[in-house]
Amino acid sequence: MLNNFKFIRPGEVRVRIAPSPTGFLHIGTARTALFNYLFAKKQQGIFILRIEDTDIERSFPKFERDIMENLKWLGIEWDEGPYRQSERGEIYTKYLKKLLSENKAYHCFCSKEELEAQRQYQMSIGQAPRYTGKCRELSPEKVQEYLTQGKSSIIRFKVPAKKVKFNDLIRGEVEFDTGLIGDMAIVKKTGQGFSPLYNFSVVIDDFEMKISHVIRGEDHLSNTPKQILIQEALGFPQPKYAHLPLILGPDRSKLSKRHAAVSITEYRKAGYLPEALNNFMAFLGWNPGTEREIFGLNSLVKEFSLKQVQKAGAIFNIKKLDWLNGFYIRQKSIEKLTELCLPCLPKGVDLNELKKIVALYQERLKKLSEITNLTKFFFKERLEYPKTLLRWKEMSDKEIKNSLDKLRKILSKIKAEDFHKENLEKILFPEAEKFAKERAGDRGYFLWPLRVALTGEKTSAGPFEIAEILGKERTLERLKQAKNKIK
RNA sequence: GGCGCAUUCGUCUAGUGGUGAGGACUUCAGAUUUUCAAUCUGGCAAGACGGGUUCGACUCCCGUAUGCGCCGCCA
Repeated sequence: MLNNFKFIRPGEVRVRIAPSPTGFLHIGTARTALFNYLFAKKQQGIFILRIEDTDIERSFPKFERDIMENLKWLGIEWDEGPYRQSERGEIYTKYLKKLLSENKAYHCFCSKEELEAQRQYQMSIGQAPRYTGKCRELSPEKVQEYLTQGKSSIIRFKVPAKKVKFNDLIRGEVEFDTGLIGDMAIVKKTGQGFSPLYNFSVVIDDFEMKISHVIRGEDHLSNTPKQILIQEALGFPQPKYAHLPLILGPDRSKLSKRHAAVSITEYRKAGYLPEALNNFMAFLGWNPGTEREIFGLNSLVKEFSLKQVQKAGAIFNIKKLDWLNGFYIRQKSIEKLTELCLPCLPKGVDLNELKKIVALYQERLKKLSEITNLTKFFFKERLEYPKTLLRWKEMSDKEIKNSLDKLRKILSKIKAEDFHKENLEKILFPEAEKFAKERAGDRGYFLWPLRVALTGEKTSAGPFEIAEILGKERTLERLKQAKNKIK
């Protein structure tokens, strides 16, 4: 384990993100990580990464890798860990023995089928489905007998019936009646031996890691009383709790794959920037209380407060993410942006040319991946487009040809080294004005065919910049190809 | 079904016992422009419902509704 367990100051803020590696880093997990990170950094605290991989069936190293890679990519770096629950078996065993010896937990020999039938029945008569406590009063002899027989069992925690109250930093006082909760399973048997279950391992790890604040999704709110009960049974202090509102899909249910992409990897691949994602995630359920909307990680740290966290769930609005992403793309230097776009651009093209191309499309990009389609015409020998695309408004073929001829005539006179935007504009605009004069000032009769001839696209950047990048030779070639379409 | 949590423009949200209920995204219109984008200007758009308390409630209280979450040998 690459632990760097540091000296812990009294009253030190210590928080954690505890993902289970059963899938790629989820946007919800990432946001929870972000909030924990911001909270920790704001108070010079420690942010811990703990991998909750007790469910060996569903946990995979590739997911663990993905989670760590993408947290780093987002810049949400942890100070301690990763701890892995799968490597902490003895610790759980120690506390399990304690619970067992103090008669606060017991072996349960009920079969899954039996339990399921019970649950169904309870539901059908309108009761809360919960364990009846059947094995709770089994005599020690009977337990021993079953155990030696090798009868399959799990361990349940004796849930005391009481009112559990706690103060949630976001929601205020929350109260649960644990009489409504059945004795919960805390350890199950696997092929290899015992395996701790979530509510049990969380409590122990949070204690062992001296977690001061548990900041997690609202979906854990009803797990909290269970965990508090185990804490009390073990004599642990209670951390402070803060339950974050959920990220919702457009139908207001918890965001899931059926709504949108949910893994950070997917957003990364699509060309979203970490800055945009962080800024966006932070504003899902939080705001600075001012009208400022643009925040980098550092300024988020400065402004962050749990007091400004919303109570209600927030719908994931990808339009706003896109807008933010476009904003951050526009903030990039050309060098940086070109570098970022490189995977989406053809190989073997001169870097300076690529920079010019990227610069042309910087303000049109919402996602990096869009650069591919937007600029593919630059790299083609021959453009495929219908000849009708060359037509501006009601132009006849003859008029189109006329414009194209004029263009070729003028451009072929310009020296290759003078083939740059300013010069082209200077020379071509007066001509465009001539065309415009008879047509209500519309320069499109001259410039539209030019642009289409060069790009083959209905929309694009301006023709002068494009011509500059293409150079004289390719520009004239494209004009020729366009003209050939007409006849 | 039980328990819990929530409810301001379509969306993210601000704010206050007396406001023209503010901002951002989206959208619409205009400016700019050969197209698209960007940019600028302007517009549309909101306190679930019902009761109270109060001179006055979006704001405080109660109830209802609706939504969501959780009730697992998943986390």
